Amino acid sequence: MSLKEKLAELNEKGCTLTIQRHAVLEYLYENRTHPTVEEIYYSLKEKFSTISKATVYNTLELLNNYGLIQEITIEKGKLHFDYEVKPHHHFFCHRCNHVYDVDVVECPLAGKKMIDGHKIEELRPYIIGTCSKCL
Amino acid sequence: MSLKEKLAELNEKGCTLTIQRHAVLEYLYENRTHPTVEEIYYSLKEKFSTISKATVYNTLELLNNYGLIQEITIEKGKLHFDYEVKPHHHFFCHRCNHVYDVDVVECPLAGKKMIDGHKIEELRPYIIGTCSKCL
DNA sequence: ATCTAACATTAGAACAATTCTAAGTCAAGA
DNA sequence: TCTTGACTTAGAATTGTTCTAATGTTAGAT
Repeated sequence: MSLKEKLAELNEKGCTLTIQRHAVLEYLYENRTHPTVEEIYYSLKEKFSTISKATVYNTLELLNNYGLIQEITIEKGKLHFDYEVKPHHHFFCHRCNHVYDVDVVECPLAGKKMIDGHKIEELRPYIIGTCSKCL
Repeated sequence: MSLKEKLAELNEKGCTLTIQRHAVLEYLYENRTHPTVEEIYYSLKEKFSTISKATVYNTLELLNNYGLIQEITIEKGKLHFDYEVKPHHHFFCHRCNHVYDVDVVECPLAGKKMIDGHKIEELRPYIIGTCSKCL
């Protein structure tokens, strides 16, 4: 889904399109490295010197609630974010702390709405190990 | 794997079996609710009033490194732990913040050692949604 | 049985990530 | 232009985790 489409969707849903929200979404669009909040914040600060951490957190939560971005809880105590929301596996290297996308793995849960009576809203298939660079 | 077997394995591998380590592992054995560090710490404090948070953290890390327990990073900013190490899915309810075990789902990654050139060491298949109680 | 060196535990300080707060800014409609 | 509500800001507060230095414990050597 293109940046324009996501921005349009935000707008249609009655959400104010501030310069900060635009900047956060655009940053994720251009940086598919699963950045942390810190990385996003310090990068945006170079362009918008007065942007606040609270705004970055608020915006990421807002975009996540609208389903336009994805929150990654693979690294303990630290959030990463992904522009791509289509379900896909993430690989975390515990040596270099990098998050990788993994080539499509067919998941038996794909498309399922319920499991054990619980309502499925999101799949987060994580893999932990040592990445090719670190091996 | 029984508590006795895990304790024996720890011992065989040359790890000192202190009363605190015994207590942490036993607590996880008896509480299969995927407790957080806080829950473990405050429960153990009732029996061992001087146990320290650092010891709980150290012990959980040690047990996790020996592969005797499993760390769960499903809830943002908070660790949960599981006595059961056989790979299985975890469901997190974002309403009540409870972690559930999910009935066995066959995973195409099961048994795989490598993916995209990365070495797989652990699978963490997480599902987010609303649990049956909260629905 | 005692000594000793290595390891483990403790309490609390330090640190890191996130959330909260209160004041200020901005934009759209009356 | 004024008002209202929503958004942003800076920094304080909170929460979860790790570090530190002192103390306690253990296992092996004597």
